[in-house]
Amino acid sequence: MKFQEFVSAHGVPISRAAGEHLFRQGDADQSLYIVKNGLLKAYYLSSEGKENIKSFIMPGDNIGSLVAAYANLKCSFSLICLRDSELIKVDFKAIYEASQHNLEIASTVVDFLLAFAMKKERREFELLCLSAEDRYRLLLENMPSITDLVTQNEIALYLGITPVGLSRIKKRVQSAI
Amino acid sequence: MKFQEFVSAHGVPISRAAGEHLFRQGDADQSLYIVKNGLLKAYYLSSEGKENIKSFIMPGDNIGSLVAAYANLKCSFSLICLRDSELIKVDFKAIYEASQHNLEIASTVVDFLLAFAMKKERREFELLCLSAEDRYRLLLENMPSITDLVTQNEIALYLGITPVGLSRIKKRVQSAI
DNA sequence: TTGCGCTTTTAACCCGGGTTAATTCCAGCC
DNA sequence: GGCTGGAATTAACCCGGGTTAAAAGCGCAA
Repeated sequence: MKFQEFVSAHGVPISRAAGEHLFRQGDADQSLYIVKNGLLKAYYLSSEGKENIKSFIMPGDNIGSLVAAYANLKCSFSLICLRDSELIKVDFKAIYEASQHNLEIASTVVDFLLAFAMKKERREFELLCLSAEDRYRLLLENMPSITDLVTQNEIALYLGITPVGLSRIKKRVQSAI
Repeated sequence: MKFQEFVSAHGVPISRAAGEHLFRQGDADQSLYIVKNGLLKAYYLSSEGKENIKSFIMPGDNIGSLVAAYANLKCSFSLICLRDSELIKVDFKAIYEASQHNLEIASTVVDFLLAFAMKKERREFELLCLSAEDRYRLLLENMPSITDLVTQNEIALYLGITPVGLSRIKKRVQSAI
C-alpha cells in the first residue's frame, strides 16, 4: 500500500476559517495535518504572553506536534489558520504503526522525516549563526511572497524580534540598495 | 536483518585524537558516525571566521551532515574531536538504500529520525524563544556535566554568545542563587 | 619557585534591538 | 470627503550582549 492510499483511507478532511485553531499549546493532539490550501502559522506562547512564530505552513506542507504525536506529551506549540484552510488530518500513531508493517509507507516516512530534519537544521543554523538583519534578508530571498501573505508583525515574530525592530531593519535594508 | 547487524557488516571503526577533524565544512562526507566513546563538537564557521557550535556529541550519539548525505551537497558544518574518540563510520546512502528494502532497518531509521527531529525542534525552540541567560540555565539543568567537559569558550559559542558575555551571565546567575 | 601560556574575569565603550508611546499611514465605511 | 481602527513608522530611552584590551587566575613544566 502506498502512503497516498493510506492517507485516502485514514485521513479526515478538515476545513477551518481564518482565526480558528487546529490545536493549542498544551493540547494532546496526535495528528499529522497535510495542508491542501490556505495558510497557517505554528507559534509558541510564553508564560508572559510573548508570541514567537515557529513557522508558516503553506499548501503542500505537513504539520503536527512531534512531541505530542511520538513522545505522548502535550503539544509544545499552537497551530492557527491565517486564511481559510483545508487540510487532511491523519492520526500519527496510525502512520507510525503502518510504517512498521509496510515497506512502502516506511520509505515515504523516511523521506518525509529526512526533508523535515533538513528544514529544522536550516532554521537552527539561521537562528544560531545569523543576525536578525541577515535572517530578514534571507527570508526575503527564499520566500519573496511572504510580505504579501502575512503582516509585518508576524514576520518579526518569525525572525525572533519585535515589529518595531523589524521596521528599523527594513529601513536599513532599503537604504542599502 | 537488524540495524545493528547492518552496522557491524558495513561500518568501519575509526579512531581520532583530540583536535583531529572527521570532516570539514565544504567537504562531501556522506557518512553517519556512531560515537562509541570520546567527545566531539559540530560547528559552523562564518566567512569572517566566527565559530558557532551546533552541538556537542557524546558516546551513543550519532552525527553526520544530512544535507551532504541525503541531498548530495557539501557538509554545512565541521566535526572535530575534543577528546580522543572512537566511532563507527557508516555510509549513509547504504543505510538509506537498506531501509528501502528492509522493514526492520526502515523502522530503526524512522525511530532515529524522529528522535533527531525532536532534538532539533527543541533547539529551535530554545534559540527562538529563550534569552542567552535562559539558555544557559537550561543547559546547566539538562547537562550539568558540561562544565567539566568543555571550556567556557565552547559553552558560549554553543549558546550563540561570546565568552565575555557568558562570563557576565554566570555572574548574574551565581548571585541569583 | 618562577615563569609561561591559556582560560576567565573585569572594565569601558559601542550598538542592535527591546520598550513605550506618539505619530503617520491606509483601508474600509459612513 | 471625513471617520475610524489596525498596521507601520518614528522617537527617546533602556539594556543585554559585542568588542577590545587589560588584569587576574590557574595549571604545568623547567
